[in-house]
Amino acid sequence: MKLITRDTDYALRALCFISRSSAGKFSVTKLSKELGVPRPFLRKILQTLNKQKILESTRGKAGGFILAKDPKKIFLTDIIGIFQGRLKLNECFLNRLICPDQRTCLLRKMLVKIERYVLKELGSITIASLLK
Amino acid sequence: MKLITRDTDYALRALCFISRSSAGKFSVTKLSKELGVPRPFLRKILQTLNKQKILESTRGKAGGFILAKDPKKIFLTDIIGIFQGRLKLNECFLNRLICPDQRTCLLRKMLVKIERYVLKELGSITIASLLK
DNA sequence: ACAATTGATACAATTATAGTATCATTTAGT
DNA sequence: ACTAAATGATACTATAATTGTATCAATTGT
Ligand code: FES
Ligand code: FES
Repeated sequence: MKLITRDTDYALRALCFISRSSAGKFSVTKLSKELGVPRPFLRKILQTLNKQKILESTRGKAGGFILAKDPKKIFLTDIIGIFQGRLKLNECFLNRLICPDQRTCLLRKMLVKIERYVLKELGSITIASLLK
Repeated sequence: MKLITRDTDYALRALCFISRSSAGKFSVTKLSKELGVPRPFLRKILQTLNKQKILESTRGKAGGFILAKDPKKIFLTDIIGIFQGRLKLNECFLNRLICPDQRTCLLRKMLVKIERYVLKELGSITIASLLK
């Protein structure tokens, strides 16, 4: 079970890298070299982050990406949400044959509980906090 | 993110069904009809449960599967482990570029913490407890 | 004008999940 | 002994998700 997929991972790497540097603006070419991430894939990822207003892009020669937000305000749950959809452990996976009453279902309650816990924990981590 | 995959799900359905019934022994054909699970797939699943000593099989005509253990002693984590491998949220997913010291890594600590929590919660659910 | 960049989007490869098929072996019933 | 109904073992196929690649258009500094 992957809590964090490759694209989320790469996105985090890029955000951390950009946050740490004072330079501010980076092209995909530069970032892909620095991070060891395939260029076209990273490009797609950064474009997504741009659309989601985590990054801001400038086009044309000498263009590139800069942070659009304070790293203290970029949460791990945001990035996971963007690339993996809202974290959801499971739909009701056993059907009514097994689980005749969803309101009292123990398993359901437990999954909801776990989900809340995970979201709370991940929601406390930001890009800033990853930089130590 | 799926905490529980289809085969785990089907396995749970089957185990619950068998546990609930006093009859004890069921053939794949019977179970697949009762549970609405594709027969060959269910068969593979039950064979696996047999190998893992969760079920016990008898071959030949009038053969089938019975529980090999008290439903109070079959834990959700066991079944997940069998079909999905030991629950593991993530390897160290950011490389050393980003995370220079694993011993102090905040994210790592948090993932380990979440993993422990999930295991603890799931480890408290048994087939018996799913039957209410 | 040109080169270096991103925007948008379609395409391809790889991997994981879900499911099927088949032949061999066992066993109850006749 | 024969047959039918079951599992054991295992190889195969299909589908979906993930992980990438490629390409053409638009923008911008020089
Ligand atoms: S398993 Fe879905 S509500 Fe109980
Ligand atoms: S991200 Fe791997 S140890 Fe910190």
